[in-house]
Amino acid sequence: MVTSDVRVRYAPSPTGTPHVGNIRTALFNWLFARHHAGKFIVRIEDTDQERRVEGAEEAILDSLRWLGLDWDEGPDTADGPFAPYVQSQRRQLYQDAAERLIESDDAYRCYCSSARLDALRERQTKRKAPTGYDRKCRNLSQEERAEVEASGAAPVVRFKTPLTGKTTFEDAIRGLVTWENRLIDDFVLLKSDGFPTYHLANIVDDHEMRISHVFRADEWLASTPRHVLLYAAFGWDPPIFAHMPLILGADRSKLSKRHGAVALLDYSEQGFLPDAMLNFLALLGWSLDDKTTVMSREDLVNGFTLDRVVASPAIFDVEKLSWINGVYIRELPTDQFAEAALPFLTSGLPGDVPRPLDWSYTREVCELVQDRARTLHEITELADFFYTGGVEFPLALVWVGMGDKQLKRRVDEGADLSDEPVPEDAPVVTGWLEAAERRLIELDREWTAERVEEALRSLVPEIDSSTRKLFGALRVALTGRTAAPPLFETMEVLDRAICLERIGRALDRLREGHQRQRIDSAKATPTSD
RNA sequence: GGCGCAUUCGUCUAGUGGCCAAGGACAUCGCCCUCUCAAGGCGAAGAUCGCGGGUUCGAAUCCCGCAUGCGCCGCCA
Repeated sequence: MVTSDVRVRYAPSPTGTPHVGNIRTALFNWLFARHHAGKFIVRIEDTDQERRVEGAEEAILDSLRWLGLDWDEGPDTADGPFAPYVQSQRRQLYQDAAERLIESDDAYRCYCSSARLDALRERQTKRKAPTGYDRKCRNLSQEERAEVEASGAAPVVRFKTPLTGKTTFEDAIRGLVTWENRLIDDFVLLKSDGFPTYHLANIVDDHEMRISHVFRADEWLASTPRHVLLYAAFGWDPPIFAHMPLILGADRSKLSKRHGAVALLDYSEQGFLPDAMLNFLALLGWSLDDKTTVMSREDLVNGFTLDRVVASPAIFDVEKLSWINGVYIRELPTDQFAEAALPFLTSGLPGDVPRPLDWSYTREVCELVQDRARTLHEITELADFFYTGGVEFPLALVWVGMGDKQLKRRVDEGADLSDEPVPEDAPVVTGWLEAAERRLIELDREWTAERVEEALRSLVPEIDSSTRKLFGALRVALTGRTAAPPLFETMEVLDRAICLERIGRALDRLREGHQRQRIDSAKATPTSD
């Protein structure tokens, strides 16, 4: 691959932990850079001292690292060609730039108080007039200027936006976008605390850092004309702009905290795989062709082109993410899957399960649940019965396991079966399980799935049961649930002693339950009246 | 209120004037496989391409208007 002049950047503000929309923008930048063998730069835009959040910068970098988006220059590359990559450390640059603009008469100092500005905005809103600065300080005379300066008010620097004409630029995704200059007010470049606003710092840095393409979220489209005007005032060539469609919540509004998990790292905690997330995020606003969904990192890099990025916003669909995640989970080599699962099991299993978890046992368990998990987080509930001392279940669940339609429907409807009377045919079922127990006791060496299956299968015709019923009953007795990994593999992993113990326990409860019912019905039988 | 951007199955999307009475994927439903659940296979249902005008022999695709949604209009980014 040849290196190109492509230099793109991800420029977040450290105001919190980045959400998926934000990271999707980073991803498209990264994909573009890698596709063109260019550079991907991370620049921290911390010019707002008040919104600064402790630890946010690390959260940003961690998010990028989790997804595997590596950067060529960034806050941690002190020796980068354009270091530092943190705006608060580059203040002089912006101040000099602002000064230049004042000298060339493209900017001016404004002494208006926030109170005045607030009142102004309020009046404009009330009149339903467009809001914006009224340019009071734009043409101050020498005397007026001297007067306000003497009062000690700390000024801001504002851009002297052209009063007439139009600003046009080509957005790589949306085409030609035109703005009337008279609609753009004299925006602030340098705040009274000496820090630059986004508009100034962004332009200065993008120019200084030789950024070739600016890919950012759609919400920036409306301020791009200002940026174009600034480039012109400085006499610089603007980069190519491309505004990415927004990512929306299920209710079509901009993704925010009330939509639940929105931070990228929340998904890491929920057991989503970085590669799956990468794949999914890439498909939000971009497509390779008319049919490809699952793509490797390499496919993504090779196939990513700007002309296939759409302009309309997309809803974040966790269902599809989960599906893709399942695909990636299934593709993992078992060892890798087990390794990924281990921390989730360790933290998710009940406290009385001894830690650390046995590795080789966990690996066997993971082999059985791998195909069934859509997230790593789910593994705990899929596999807990492999670890807990015993299993608990309402006795009637055995019948659900055997395929009792009525009971099954009630369970599906959320019914609690704990007080459900034991069905009439309990003695028959008890007999089956007793036969199974005897058969398994005879199987005193070589406890493998094959041998267990052979033993149990041959039993079925002998006791006049069916595979569905016998195996279903055993499944509930052994796992406490009606849906679980294949029975015989499960039994092999669980091992003989545990299986026998659980079957024995189920049998005890079955006899006891049936017994009690007979007593109850005897009691209930009216002897008089 | 002004300005801007967007508008194809529930969702993500394909589509750049005829190959589209619109293709794929997720979700949904059905069947097969089967010891259950998954996975897998097969199939169904689901979009008068926001609406209305135009241009054209022909429009989801081009133009205009409207509607709706979203974004911006801060000494926030």
